[in-house]
Amino acid sequence: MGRYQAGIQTEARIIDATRSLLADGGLEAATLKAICDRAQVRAGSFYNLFGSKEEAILQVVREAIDAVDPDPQHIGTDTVDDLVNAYIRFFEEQPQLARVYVLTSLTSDTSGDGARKQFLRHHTTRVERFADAMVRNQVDLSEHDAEVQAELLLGALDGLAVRWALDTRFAFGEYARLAADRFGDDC
Amino acid sequence: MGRYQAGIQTEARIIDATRSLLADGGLEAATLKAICDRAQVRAGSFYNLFGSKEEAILQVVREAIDAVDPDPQHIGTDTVDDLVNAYIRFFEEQPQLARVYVLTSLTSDTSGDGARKQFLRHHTTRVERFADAMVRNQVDLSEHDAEVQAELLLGALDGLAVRWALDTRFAFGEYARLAADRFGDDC
DNA sequence: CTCTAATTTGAGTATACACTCAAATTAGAG
DNA sequence: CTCTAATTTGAGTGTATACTCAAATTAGAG
Repeated sequence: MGRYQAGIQTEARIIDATRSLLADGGLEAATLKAICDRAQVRAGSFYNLFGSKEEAILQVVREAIDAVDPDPQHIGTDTVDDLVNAYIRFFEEQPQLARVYVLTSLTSDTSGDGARKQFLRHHTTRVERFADAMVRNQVDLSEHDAEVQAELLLGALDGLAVRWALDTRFAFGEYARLAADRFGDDC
Repeated sequence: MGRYQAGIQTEARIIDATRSLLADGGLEAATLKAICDRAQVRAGSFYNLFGSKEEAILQVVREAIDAVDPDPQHIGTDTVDDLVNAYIRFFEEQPQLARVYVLTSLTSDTSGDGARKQFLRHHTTRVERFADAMVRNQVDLSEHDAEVQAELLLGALDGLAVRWALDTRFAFGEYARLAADRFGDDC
């Protein structure tokens, strides 16, 4: 037998509740109790659908990132500009979620299968996509140089994002584009 | 009447205990109980000397950063290279403390007087020192351009640091120097 | 309608945490 | 030596947390 509609809807309600709580008050606001209250669900139901609170949160963050992906099918048509803009859009449209993203990647326990590995995998994937876009745009660029370049650009974007998380008046978008200009050309 | 030697020594023991706990196991390991146990002190003594646990942690982080300052007197003789190297040294010599530094700056509560403000002030100071060093090194650089440049370079360094915190096998030092080369010249 | 498996309930567990305070002790200035 | 103020004690408070589970309920395939 498959799943029931009821269960599927409950799962959606829990994810919605988690997302809105994270958007409103960040990680601190997304306690299990708060999630269950907002989703109109008892704790037992939550754990019937998710293995842990972290699981639900990671799913929300993943979905939010996917939602701004300029090339969800991974066809290989995205430019460096597309990718940078997607990054900027994520931070400008989902500021609290962006902060949660940075935070969970650093907070997650040191154990092997934690969230850290997922974030690292995601980062690696993104570096490759940036590097591919760079090679596409500039034929005489070796694969290795492109990866170094991509790592630098993403590093700068991440750092500016942290800077912005520290003080949201920081003009993240402008600086991000400046950084992209710096690393887009090879001087 | 002034302070007693006993109190001064106790304070030092608490700071030492906090530092070594942070260095060993990061923020998670530095519980009040762990700090008190390692410092051979009861909770009441701790709160006789510190207003909160956070206060002790922030002091440890501040001291660690000061310890690698290339120009502690702020005479204005440090070069961009000096500053970058100090940054790199902090991360390579005190990896766990560096992670705590990033983490506390993002975790700290949203209230006005939290640790966030302290970190922001520290960041601003650092941007100014980077900018000053850049102007010293390159006379035809406007103060404003230097600050933008400094913000970009520090952003890149911070981002690479986060990247390293995600996976400590990342060659932080090399990338940091590459970033410095990129932002040191104005292409 | 029946019957199984999916779902929900909600009281309960376990426990970890930062922090308090009144009372006892001790340092050390005069 | 005295006496005050600095220091220490340690049991205790209050609160929040994620998570469990046996039992009740319900969906929906056949």
